[in-house]
Amino acid sequence: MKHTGVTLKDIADELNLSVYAVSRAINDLSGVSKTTRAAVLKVAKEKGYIPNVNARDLRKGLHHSVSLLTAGMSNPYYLDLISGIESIFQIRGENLLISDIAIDGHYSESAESLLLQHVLETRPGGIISTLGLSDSSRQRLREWKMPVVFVDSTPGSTHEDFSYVTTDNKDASNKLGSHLAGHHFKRWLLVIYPSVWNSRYIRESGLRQAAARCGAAIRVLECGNDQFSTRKALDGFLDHDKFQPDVIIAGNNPILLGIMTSLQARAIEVPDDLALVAFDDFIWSDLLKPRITLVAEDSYGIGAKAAEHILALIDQKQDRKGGDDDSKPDGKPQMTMGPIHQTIEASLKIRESCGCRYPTGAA
Amino acid sequence: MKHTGVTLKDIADELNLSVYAVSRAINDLSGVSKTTRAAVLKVAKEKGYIPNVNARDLRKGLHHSVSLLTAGMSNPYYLDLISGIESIFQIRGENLLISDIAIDGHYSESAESLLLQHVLETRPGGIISTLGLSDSSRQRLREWKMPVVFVDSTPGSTHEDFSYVTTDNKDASNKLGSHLAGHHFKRWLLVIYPSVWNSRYIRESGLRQAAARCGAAIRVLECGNDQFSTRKALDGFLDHDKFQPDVIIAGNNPILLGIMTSLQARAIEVPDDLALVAFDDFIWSDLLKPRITLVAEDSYGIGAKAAEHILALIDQKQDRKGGDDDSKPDGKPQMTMGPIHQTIEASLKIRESCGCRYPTGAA
DNA sequence: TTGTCAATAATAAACGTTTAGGATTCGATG
DNA sequence: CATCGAATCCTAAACGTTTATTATTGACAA
Repeated sequence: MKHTGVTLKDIADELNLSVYAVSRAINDLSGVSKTTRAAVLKVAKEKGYIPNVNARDLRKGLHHSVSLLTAGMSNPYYLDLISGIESIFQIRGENLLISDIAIDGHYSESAESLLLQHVLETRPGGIISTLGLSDSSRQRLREWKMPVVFVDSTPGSTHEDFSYVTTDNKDASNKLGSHLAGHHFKRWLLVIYPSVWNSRYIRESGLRQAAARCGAAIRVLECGNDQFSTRKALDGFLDHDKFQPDVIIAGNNPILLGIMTSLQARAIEVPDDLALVAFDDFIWSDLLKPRITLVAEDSYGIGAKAAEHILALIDQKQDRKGGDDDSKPDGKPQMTMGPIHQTIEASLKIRESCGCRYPTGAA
Repeated sequence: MKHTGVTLKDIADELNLSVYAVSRAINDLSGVSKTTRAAVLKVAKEKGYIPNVNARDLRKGLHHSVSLLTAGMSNPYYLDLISGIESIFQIRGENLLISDIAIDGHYSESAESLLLQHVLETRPGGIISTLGLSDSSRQRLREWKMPVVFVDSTPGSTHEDFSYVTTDNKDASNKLGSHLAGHHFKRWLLVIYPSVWNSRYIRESGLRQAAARCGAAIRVLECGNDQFSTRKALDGFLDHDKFQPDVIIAGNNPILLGIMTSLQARAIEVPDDLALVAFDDFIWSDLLKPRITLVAEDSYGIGAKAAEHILALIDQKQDRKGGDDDSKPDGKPQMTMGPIHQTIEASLKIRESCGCRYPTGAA
């Protein structure tokens, strides 16, 4: 046995056959007799043969893995997302490669470019990205004709040619905003991540509209996408700004965490001194005191949808190869699927951190 | 441009060179003049050449990716672990492939075997496993001479030939147990995951010893490794068993979550009605009320250590190319690094859920 | 007998790299 | 002038697969 495992040739030699015969036998293709096939399979099993997909993909011009682009995996949201993706991939035997863009905690465009280079070196079959990516990165992906699905962030300003599946953030903002309006809050503070994740714009603008409708003032505080930078930013704001919010809206999970540590240190009571609501659900939200009112997105579902779609895109691209086939002689209509733009509804979970006394309705 | 990207041949053709020259130029090796090298690099850049690592690995007999074996990614612990691994991998340009064993939430040996098959098909350079794996799986890895590092679970009964880096669970149990003893709890209930993750044994036996030392009764309730099965198991226990615990110890994070939902539904107050402590820290532990007393393991550090070590193992294996194995050591300095068995200390974080009134010391 | 067909098998090329072994130049040395 | 050495570049084989093409059978029909 070589250092690299048993090869087709090893089996062929053992049986005085050609690699051709062994390949056909193992892949259950025509061109080999029942007896030879049986013999091959027997030896293959004995020797513990495991095919080398890289060699296969190289020859066939296929690519079997999918890369997931993330940025700083501190957000538990990624877990559900990955689970959702894996739930689909496992069935199909696809592999998921994880690549994190934020090398030392901070995103930079050059880091993004470098990482993409890295990812492309592995010739993935497709890419799922949690970031919108830079213009040049997207251009590169276009040139490579790479199947791409953006999740939870729409790709830059030109959406048209890329697929994405996101939370319906407009609707989510609306739901949240309306509820705040019902509470008659007058000074909203939205603490939110930078616009690399451009779901930010939708969340922000939706909230601005809602505030305008009910005549509330709104301020936006931008921070990094992690709890520490959030805490620092919020501490700075509360210490030095005259704006005294009566409700804080956390743009996502790590940010909520940062806010809560800041408030806890200041002994500010939620919701009595200050109300607090958030975007994105998380497993502990229902066990905190007070329980957190938030709009819950379906990360797992988004992951699963994105996984299904990327596989469809990959299939489509690879089927459009030669028309050749011995396995499935059925000539399908071969309809081209365009990019999909799918939004998944988020649900408002009303609990106590907004000031509601009971699980439903405003105070 | 082919569908698969620019190749060395494309560049060679453009410049009327051989692929050889182009390869040498791009990899910055001798055998090519300054001027040709410059010309090659120019064209490569223009055309956006990106090497195909799979083809390279195939030729060189190397393997560039590392597979991480997980089982049901519901545990936020995985996030830190992955971050830790990535922090090392990014620098070295290694890729991390994630493979989850628990397809539909439940572990099974056949699923494990199938997944391992899958992983081996990609010819990873090494494997990091969060599970101890079955005897046959470990045997297979031995046959493949696969570099393996186990994290947080030691490999089966025979540890000798595999590396692992885990929390010092014996010490962790001791710390926790001693603290409980200080509280004079007399009826401990340990709720813990199955022994597929065999850190369980160490945690359990450490606690049993601590209980014995202080004359406390201890019961162990096994549940699945997720919050729902935990809640079900605990509900069943509390409803039907005569054993009335005065403290519950959660074996890990999802289990703690399950316990807390169960207690919340029963309106059992922590720590007044019942104390609660846990293994493994998580970001919200300090914001729950009461704050949770627990032993915190350094997942990020474990991930980083494991990553460093797997890379060292891979390097070692690949450097040992020319000299054939298991014969005489032909006088080379080539020192072989044996498997490492590293434990990382966990720290006890005393908070209020155990009944302590102040951040330090027992009540 | 010959010819045809189908089934089975082998040969060799291809995928995108790396690399051992030559070939060609040019200048310098004996 | 012949020989050497170094530098530059090429040819071709190799990695482990798949697959188009070709060769070898044997059976059966004419």
